[in-house]
Amino acid sequence: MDMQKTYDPSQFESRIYKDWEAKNLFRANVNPDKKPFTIVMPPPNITGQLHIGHALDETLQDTLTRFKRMQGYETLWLPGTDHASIATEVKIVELMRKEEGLTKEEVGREGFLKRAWAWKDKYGGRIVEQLKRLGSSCDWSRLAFTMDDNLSRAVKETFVNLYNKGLIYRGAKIINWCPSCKTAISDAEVEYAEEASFLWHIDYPLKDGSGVLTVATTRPETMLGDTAVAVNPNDPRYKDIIGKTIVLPIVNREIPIVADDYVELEFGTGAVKITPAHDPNDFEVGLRHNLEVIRVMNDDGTMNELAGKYAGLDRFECRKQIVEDLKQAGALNKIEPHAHNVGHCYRCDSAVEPIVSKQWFVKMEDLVKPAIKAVKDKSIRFTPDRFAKIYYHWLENIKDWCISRQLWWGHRIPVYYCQDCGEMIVSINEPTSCTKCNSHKLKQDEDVLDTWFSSALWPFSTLGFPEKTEDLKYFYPTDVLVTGYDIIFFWVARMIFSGLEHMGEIPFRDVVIHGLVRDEQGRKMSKSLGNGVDPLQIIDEYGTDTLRFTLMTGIAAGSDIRFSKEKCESSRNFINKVWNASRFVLMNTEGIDVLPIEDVKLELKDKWVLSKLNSCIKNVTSNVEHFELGVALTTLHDFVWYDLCDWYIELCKSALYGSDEKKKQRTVSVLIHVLKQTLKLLHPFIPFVTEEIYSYIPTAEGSIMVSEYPKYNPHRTYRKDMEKMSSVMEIIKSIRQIKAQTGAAPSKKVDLFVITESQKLINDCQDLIKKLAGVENITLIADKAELTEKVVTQVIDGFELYIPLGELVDIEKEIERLRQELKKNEDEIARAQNKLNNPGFVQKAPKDLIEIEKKKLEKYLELRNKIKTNLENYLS
RNA sequence: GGGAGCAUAGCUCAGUUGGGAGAGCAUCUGCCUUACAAGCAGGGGGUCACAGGUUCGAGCCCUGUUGUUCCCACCA
Repeated sequence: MDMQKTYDPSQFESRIYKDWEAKNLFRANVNPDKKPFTIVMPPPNITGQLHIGHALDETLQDTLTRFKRMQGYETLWLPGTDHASIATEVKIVELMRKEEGLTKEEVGREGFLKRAWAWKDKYGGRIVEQLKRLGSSCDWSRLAFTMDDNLSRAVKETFVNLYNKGLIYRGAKIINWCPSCKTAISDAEVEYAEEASFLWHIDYPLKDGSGVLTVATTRPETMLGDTAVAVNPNDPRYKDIIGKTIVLPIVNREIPIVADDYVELEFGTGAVKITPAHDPNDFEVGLRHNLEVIRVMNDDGTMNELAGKYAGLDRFECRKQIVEDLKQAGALNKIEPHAHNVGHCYRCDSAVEPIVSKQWFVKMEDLVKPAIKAVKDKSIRFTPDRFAKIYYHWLENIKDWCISRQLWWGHRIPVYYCQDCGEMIVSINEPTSCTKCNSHKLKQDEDVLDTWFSSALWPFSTLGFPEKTEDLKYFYPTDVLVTGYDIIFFWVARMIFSGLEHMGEIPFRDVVIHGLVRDEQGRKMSKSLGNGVDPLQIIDEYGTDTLRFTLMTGIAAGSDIRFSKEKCESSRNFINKVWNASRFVLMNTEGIDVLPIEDVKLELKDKWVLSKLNSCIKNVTSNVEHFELGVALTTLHDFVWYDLCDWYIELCKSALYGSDEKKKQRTVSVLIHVLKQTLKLLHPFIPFVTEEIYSYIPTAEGSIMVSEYPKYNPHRTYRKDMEKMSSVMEIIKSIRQIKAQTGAAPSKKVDLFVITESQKLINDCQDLIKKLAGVENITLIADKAELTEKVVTQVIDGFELYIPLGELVDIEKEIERLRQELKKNEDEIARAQNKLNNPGFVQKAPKDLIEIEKKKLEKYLELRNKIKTNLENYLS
């Protein structure tokens, strides 16, 4: 079967993927003879489908995985999905409301979980299919889900361990409450956004009738829960009223005036209403002054019975009412416009309420220290390393982690309460009776754990933890973690301290951070803007390889990238180029016995391309190893397009179309070698098209994905030959340039006269020059006087070129051209002389650089003389 | 309030230890040259944000300024 004439990825991508799977090529096993290389996939949420950001993430991982696999590592890329507790629950609730008209309370916990698992089966499966379409070479036999039995076991085990060590505790503290999701969320799950609002100045009358104290607030509705007013102890304005009592307007509750350093003198009125139940700072103040905590809000964001006549009102409605009532009562002193930061739930975007609530927490202080150290001492490296700073900053300022969620979808907290004696039992396995009173009336804690609690264990829970499995011994610690910078806090940091705590070892050596994929205009992709790009649609249109190439080419590590159809098109064009170049080589291989490259007598052009390939291998390998995939891919692009296609393949044509069979065989053999090596270098990036082409190469066996990765050969540099070849290329370019400048058609065959000392080079390469520059005859001459016709002149290093162009030669133009050449040359001479006349340069610059500069000067001086002579010839 | 990134051709962006400014797209000229018009050849286009400094030498290192994006931070 021959290669199709045009590149059409839809013809082979899915077939090839199935083939890889059928041959079990993604499988990784414990293999003591090989070094392992492991990546665990950041598990996509089962909330829906993959977006373009996933495509980038997976593509980077797949490229690294394929690269290492070809290098001979026992390579495990471990896939999985995340139950995404809150995000999924929100979606299921929504679906139930829409399709069944039911709420979660109406179907009950059991009914809800049944629906959730059905959801998981459907969407989890869909995501796996999508991952496959991206070409992901992960070991599907190990596909994990955060709520699998063994992973749940890991969650319970770690929870109990932490509890027993005193690192998990339960307590009533101020937490972030999402009134819409009706659950607590962690600090990391709150997103702050500045909103235009007001600062309401409210007069609180003193009980003794001696006046009013004006407080300023952004949330007047919380005054219902005020239990004090605080002023700064050093504020001269309020010195005398500290300790006095105030009567809370509307509520008519008597509350004290306390002094606290927390209050800033400059802001607002310098007097702050204190609502310990609804503000984290006020909560602290409350603790210091032993204040009452009055919670006036329900879980759903409405006011509760302690809010008196406002009970039942939504919090924002209540705010309006209160403001109105205060105005009526004459207690509203002033309204000032004020921008302030409001926290929003990262899942549903509703305004978060700080609320006092009894929750489970992980004590962070001791966990954080080794996690910081691991990065500080470079046991774990961030790429780019600036992200380490973000990591430090977060961990150094971290507060205890609220891990309980008032949700149903997730790992239920392994804590049981005795209904009889109230004893709390923390246990991996469900206890049958109370450890204290033997009662059988036990009830498990209603809450589930933060989804990130289980994700934090991912690098080892997926490998069998808590069992000490062979897998865990062999593949842990993993090698690379690839993820976006938006998830460093949620996940990366927590995996690091969890790995160190539970495994006693770092979870991975390298953290490779990539940016966000943005739209054409640089905007974040979002549902509300409708500017999201569906990777599958791009694959349908252009193929997976094009998508992958587009996402990886020309990007700098860690920076955001813009995605556009235009970029896809230019990627597709490149792959098309690879396709056509391959097709050309293979067409010419038919009926020819390909020799091993070691047996080929190499010509100048062959040495040139092998040397170029060699440095390409070096460059690409080193860049991939340093996670600079964008640079690696650009290097490959340039090698393929410019060196291989524009030059080498063209240079081969005279041999391929000639009659010398031996020469043809040698040329084809080199072409096949270069093609094979190039495809291997490209394979980790664009796996499908390379596999497809590879299958047509007569000397290629098996799958390219398990072929040996090209190695740099330090002996294949051919310095002298490279110089010669570049002279030949210089000659060809000069002739083309002359044709273009004089308006001669590129197809017009011209005669070429050359004055040079490198006569052998011209003789050896005359076919190449003729073919590539469109030259009819090449004549070596000793003196320009031998020429009788009008000629166009070009002097380059070591060669004087003369082309008779008959009537096309315009003497005036030619003189002008030579003058410009001369000027360019003189500029160069001046530049070089300047440098060399600079004592500082001669004294301090490296010697080889000075040598190079001297040689350049010599060359330019010689060129100048020749150009001058030519010019004078015309002028005389 | 703290921190970070970015500022290079018309547009989008590379530029890895400091040593003659690059690519893609766009644009101009000429070409269907038997792999590829998704192409070939040739060309134009840049005070590398601004101001200082270090250096023989700065797009790259240092300081400051401006603009811009992002992250963190509970000023009620």
